[in-house]
Amino acid sequence: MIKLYNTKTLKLEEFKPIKEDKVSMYVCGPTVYNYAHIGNARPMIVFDVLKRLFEAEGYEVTYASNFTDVDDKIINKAEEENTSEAVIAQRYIDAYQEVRRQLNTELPDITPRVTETMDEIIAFIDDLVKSGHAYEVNGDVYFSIDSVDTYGEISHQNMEMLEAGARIEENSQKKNPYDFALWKKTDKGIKWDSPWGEGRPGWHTECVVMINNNLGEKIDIHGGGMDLRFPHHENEAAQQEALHHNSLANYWVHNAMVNIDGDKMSKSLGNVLWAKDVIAQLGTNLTRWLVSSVHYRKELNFSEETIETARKELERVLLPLRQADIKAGLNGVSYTDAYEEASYREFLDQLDDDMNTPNAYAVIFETVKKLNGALRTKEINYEEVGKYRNAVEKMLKVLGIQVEKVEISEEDRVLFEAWNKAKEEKNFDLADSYRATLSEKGLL
RNA sequence: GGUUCCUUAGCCAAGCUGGUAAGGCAACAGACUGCAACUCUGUGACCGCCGGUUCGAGUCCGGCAGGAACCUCCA
Repeated sequence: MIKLYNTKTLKLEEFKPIKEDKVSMYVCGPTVYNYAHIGNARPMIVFDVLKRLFEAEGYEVTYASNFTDVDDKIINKAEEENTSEAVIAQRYIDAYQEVRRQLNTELPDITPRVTETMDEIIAFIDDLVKSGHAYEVNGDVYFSIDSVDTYGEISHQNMEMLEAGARIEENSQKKNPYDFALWKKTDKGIKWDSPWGEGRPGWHTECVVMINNNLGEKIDIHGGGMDLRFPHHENEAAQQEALHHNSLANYWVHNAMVNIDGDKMSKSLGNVLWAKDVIAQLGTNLTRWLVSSVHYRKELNFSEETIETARKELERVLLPLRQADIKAGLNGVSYTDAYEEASYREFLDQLDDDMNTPNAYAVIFETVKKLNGALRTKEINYEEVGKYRNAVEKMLKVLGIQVEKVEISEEDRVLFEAWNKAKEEKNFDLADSYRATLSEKGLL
């Protein structure tokens, strides 16, 4: 039984799929006007682990994540570079997908784009207008939040309170200052024809339409960063309530933000960490280990210290796996696919509990300890070693961390023998030189 | 000002429906080792502060302090 914290109800809930054994999941993707930073990488990893967990538990997951390829920022950038919006968008879409691959995440099954969904978006807005949930003013179309009585249920915002403390500028065009734009009249940059004249769609409609188009009227899980709860997700839900009388998703799952050295990551602080740079520096495995070392609903701090701690932890986990392979290789043993089931089950149980990765890590460390014990006995029981080794590898696989199988070459075998011989002969200078070579090759 | 969520050992970090605090890093001691590394064993918490409920609270309630995200098109 998988439990997830639902932002909508503010409670831990048992996951019940709409269709048996199937999961539909939509995670809000980026507006592609720049490269992915480490804050974007977190949801990539979090929802990849969630997907892998569902699959490990026997579910079939359909995962969709959009690309917002129409936006003022993209239009501005295209103008700056004297090129088209499509060129800008494609550049960053490619870069984004590359980061996904580098992070060893399974690419979304569906990656819809706004520009490819325009007819449906316009039709959807039109339906909202015709059903009285939206209104047009001078070529702009706004959604009337007062037309749905559920407004506020996702983000738990109280509209009256919001207005009381409002720092909002009155927009005389809007009926309610919190009404949001579905369609914006524009004469600059890329634009489309519509019943309300030329313009481009607002941000909040696209996700709803893409979900309806690709996954159906109601999905199991809608994910994204905490910052998207309001207004974005609230507004998505409101539109779906208006037209389809449901709140779009059963479970709203939000990951917390990433900090850099304890500070919020922002352009003005100049501390933005680009995902590709982090991956280049730390590698895929370490990046993922670090990100998953903190519960997804808690802030994650990137600092020299947290990185070093993660590095040592990961090494502690991976080293005995290598040693298990090396010892088996030297002794001509090969492992079967058998794995220690109880430990693996315990690991999944921890993840089933709202993706409690820290507790899952504890299970990994326990299993590693058992593996180390099995490796250090005088008469090594390779069946036992293999089971622990494979259990840890399976756990890491759910976390998207790759384990390389170490193969022992004839040359390596000779080296080991020479090292042992030198030690027996108490020729320690020679022994140490062999040891250094073995160490360099990562065989110790 | 409002909404929601945080505050646990030097550091990172779990703790669902209350019963006397997982795990990791660092540190120290010991075992193993030719020496070392790796590994194993052992050592550490008045759970932000103040009240309340309870036989019993990190865990529920109230207050205070500190912090975070969001509060219209910026994701």
